[in-house]
Amino acid sequence: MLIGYMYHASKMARGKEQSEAEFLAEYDATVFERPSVAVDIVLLTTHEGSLRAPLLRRADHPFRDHWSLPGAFVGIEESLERAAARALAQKLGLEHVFLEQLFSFGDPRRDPRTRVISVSYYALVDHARLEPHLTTRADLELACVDVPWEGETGGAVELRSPEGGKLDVAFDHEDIVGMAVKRIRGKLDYTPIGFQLLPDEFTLRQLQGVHETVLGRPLNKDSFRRRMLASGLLEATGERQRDVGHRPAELYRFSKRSAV
Amino acid sequence: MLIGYMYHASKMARGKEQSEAEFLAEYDATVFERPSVAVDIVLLTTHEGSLRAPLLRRADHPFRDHWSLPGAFVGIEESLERAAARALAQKLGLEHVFLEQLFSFGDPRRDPRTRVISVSYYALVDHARLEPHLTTRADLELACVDVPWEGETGGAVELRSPEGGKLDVAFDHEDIVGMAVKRIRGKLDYTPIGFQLLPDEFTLRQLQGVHETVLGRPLNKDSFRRRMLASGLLEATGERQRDVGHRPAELYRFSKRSAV
DNA sequence: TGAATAGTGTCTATAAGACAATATCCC
DNA sequence: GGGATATTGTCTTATAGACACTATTCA
Repeated sequence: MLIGYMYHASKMARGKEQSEAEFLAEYDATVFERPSVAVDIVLLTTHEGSLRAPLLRRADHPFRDHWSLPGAFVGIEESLERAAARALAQKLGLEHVFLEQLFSFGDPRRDPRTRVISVSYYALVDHARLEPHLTTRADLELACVDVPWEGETGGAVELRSPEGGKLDVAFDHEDIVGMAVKRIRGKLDYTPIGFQLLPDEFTLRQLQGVHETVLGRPLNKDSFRRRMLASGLLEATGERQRDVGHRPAELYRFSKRSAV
Repeated sequence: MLIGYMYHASKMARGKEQSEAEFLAEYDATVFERPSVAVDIVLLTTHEGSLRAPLLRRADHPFRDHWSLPGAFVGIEESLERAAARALAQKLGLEHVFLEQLFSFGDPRRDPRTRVISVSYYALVDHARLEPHLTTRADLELACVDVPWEGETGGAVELRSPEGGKLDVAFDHEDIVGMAVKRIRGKLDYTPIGFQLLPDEFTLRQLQGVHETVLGRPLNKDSFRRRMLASGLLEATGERQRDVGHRPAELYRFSKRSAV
């Protein structure tokens, strides 16, 4: 059914002189057909030189046995951000990770069941924090993100199992992951999000590796170093690496003072 | 009513062996309470050195006589982008303007009537195209955007009538406009959106003026010139200004070829 | 001719890329 | 000592800001 150029119920009160309180008491919110609203989360991490994101195997129709992003329907009294955090906690057991809204996908046919608008989020986490939650679950795969474009061109990406096989992905979730990659590539240079993909203490080389993995291209070591140290976002811990088979690098941490 | 950690209806089919077609035929989309979804549009333009956005005076509760962004509820068979374009056409009479999704605002209490999630868009248009639609409407005001922060810090802005008085703004629409300003400030330098705020043919000085208005700070003439000409996005028309009381500047147009 | 802004040329400061030299750890 | 990577220093090149100068129109 197409409800094309509809007017909202509030128009019905026109003419009558009501107070706002009276208006709200009489307001009937059920007049128009409403879409469902869900959140879907692209949880990105880096591992062995590639970007990864956990996907869940769908047990039910539609897209049964296809892989989908962790998500949840938004509760009627729940904020979007809370719904996203809840989905991460329920589906992956993760809390307190960097989480930011990405884009809302609203094509009327994107879900064959009914109209579902997906407010997508992206999250960033150090692989070491994610790993304990990945074991012993056949319905969870840490997919490798295969980006077929350069820079911030954008578009859908391919998702592969760590063994290399292409995964069948449900809904428009390949577009959503593509949008997430495009977004963090754009933000990497001028916001401190690279740190979110590393443990609290890290070396400059590790940070460069993360940037290279996200951007999908090698970076110049010298200028990366200079830029990072000049940014004022890094704080030397005074510690160094141990047992590394070569000269140990200094450890840094993200200086939150500078984020103010 | 709080439907907290709900599960979606698809779970109910678990166990039974159905085909996807059977599943969809039986699917009941009305089980859970759903939010309303609306679009709100920040239509930005520049005029006399300030950023402006049209606001409509609300005739009905809630927020009667407050000023709000043009918007519409999303039809059940209508894409988000189409709903946004429709709102622009219906409320302001404008078609074929640059339009891009901004952010989704979903605080459960942002609308006192019922749960309304707003998928916001920003649009850009040359003031000359907007002006004909502004006349003879007391319920429409081209508000001046007063940005109390620098760069891309972000946050709510103040909206003033062209005469300078602060406007009472409905809902969270000051946050939405603030987000729009933050977004275009960020995109101005590396995407060709400045052109959207000018007529088809314009001088470099006019383009610089637009950039200065958007960014809220003066720019260096020489390097702005160099950057723009080096970007390859501009195409000289061969024409020049007329009747300007000083040396007429060359007219340029946005070269769409380079956008490929 | 003068006012006003357009457009050009040059110098300097800053940041990025390239490359070389030295430092420090483990084996 | 040898292997490996970290760290520092220097040179070159590209870009942005500053400033001076010339050009072109209308009044």
